[in-house]
Amino acid sequence: MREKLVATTKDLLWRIGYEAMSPRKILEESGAGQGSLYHHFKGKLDLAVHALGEIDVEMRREFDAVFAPTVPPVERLRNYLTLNRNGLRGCRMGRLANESAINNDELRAPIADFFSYIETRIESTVVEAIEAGDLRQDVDPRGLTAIILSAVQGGFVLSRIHNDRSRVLGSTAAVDTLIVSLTTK
Amino acid sequence: MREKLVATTKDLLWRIGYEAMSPRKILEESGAGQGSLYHHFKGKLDLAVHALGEIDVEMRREFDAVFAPTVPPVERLRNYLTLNRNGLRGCRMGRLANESAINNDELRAPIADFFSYIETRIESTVVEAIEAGDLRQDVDPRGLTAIILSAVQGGFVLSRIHNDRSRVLGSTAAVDTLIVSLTTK
DNA sequence: GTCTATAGGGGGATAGAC
DNA sequence: GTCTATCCCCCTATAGAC
Repeated sequence: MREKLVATTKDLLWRIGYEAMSPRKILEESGAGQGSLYHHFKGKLDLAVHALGEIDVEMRREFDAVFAPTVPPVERLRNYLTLNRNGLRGCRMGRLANESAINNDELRAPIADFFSYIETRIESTVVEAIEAGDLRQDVDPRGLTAIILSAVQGGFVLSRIHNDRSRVLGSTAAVDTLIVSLTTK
Repeated sequence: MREKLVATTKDLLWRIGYEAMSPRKILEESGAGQGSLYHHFKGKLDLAVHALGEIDVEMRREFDAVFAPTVPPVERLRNYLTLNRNGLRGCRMGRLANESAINNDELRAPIADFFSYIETRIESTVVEAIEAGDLRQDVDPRGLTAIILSAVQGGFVLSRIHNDRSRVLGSTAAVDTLIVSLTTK
């Protein structure tokens, strides 16, 4: 039952976020009774933190798959930008940015950690691409990384606002085109 | 009292968002009694829609001030990107993107309208800059516009996640630098 | 137009039997 | 470990006096 509770919480965090996710909903969807939740976890926050931990592991795994060292650095960046994203679901982590719960460091810290992780890897990939001579020497790694990260997160926001699942592609594809224009080929 | 209710709602929508904003909070902060709210408005949603209407007017005014035709087009874009933003407060409109309430078109439509408005104006400004010979001919207006919009929205998300008020500048300044690199001078 | 009183329901958590 | 029963408080809204 513990696993089912966490699995349901992971799903709900993505679908509706933290605030809108009541223990009642978790119990209904998971089929668990009141006791199970409070036997395995201290409460809603504790359960959410555990769920977020698993989300973190899964997202790093997916990220690492795209940023495998066997792929040429520029291709890693381009593949990441052109991933097939459902703009309406949003980023499993980033979607929580505007919840009141983000003020709780127990919830915010793992999210911030994940973003620091991918930021570091993206930036070093840009550096690698420059050093390999694939990207122009005058590219600012930190700046390009910021543009990539915000294209994804901002794209998700625009998708939700316009209720247009593919809107996020407008942002990420534009950055992809930008990167192509920065190659030396 | 009606005005005070709307003013308080505008403030709360920005500070904590729609879901977390209870009628109780609105009444406490505005000093109004129960009756006032439901006399002037149908309920929480109706009040929020009216508040959003005023927010819309204010934000268009602020936007239009930056995009005044007297300013050279490239400067308009650069001034917009380098506005002093408080990353922790977020965008008054964009912050609502991940609320369940965005599924309600009465709330989503005015937000989508605002973003369509600034998108159109930014894109035509880019076109203007290209035609004036200030930006390179090979710049894609739609793509650059998407990058600008998502830099702001994505930057806000990253700011909240890292609990770093100035983080948004990392994204917007990077796009500003990009624009400078696309100028012809 | 504004007030106080109140209602029905859900949020988050606990108690205690099994 | 899981279940049902129950608690307190806040959510949103309505009723009706002034």
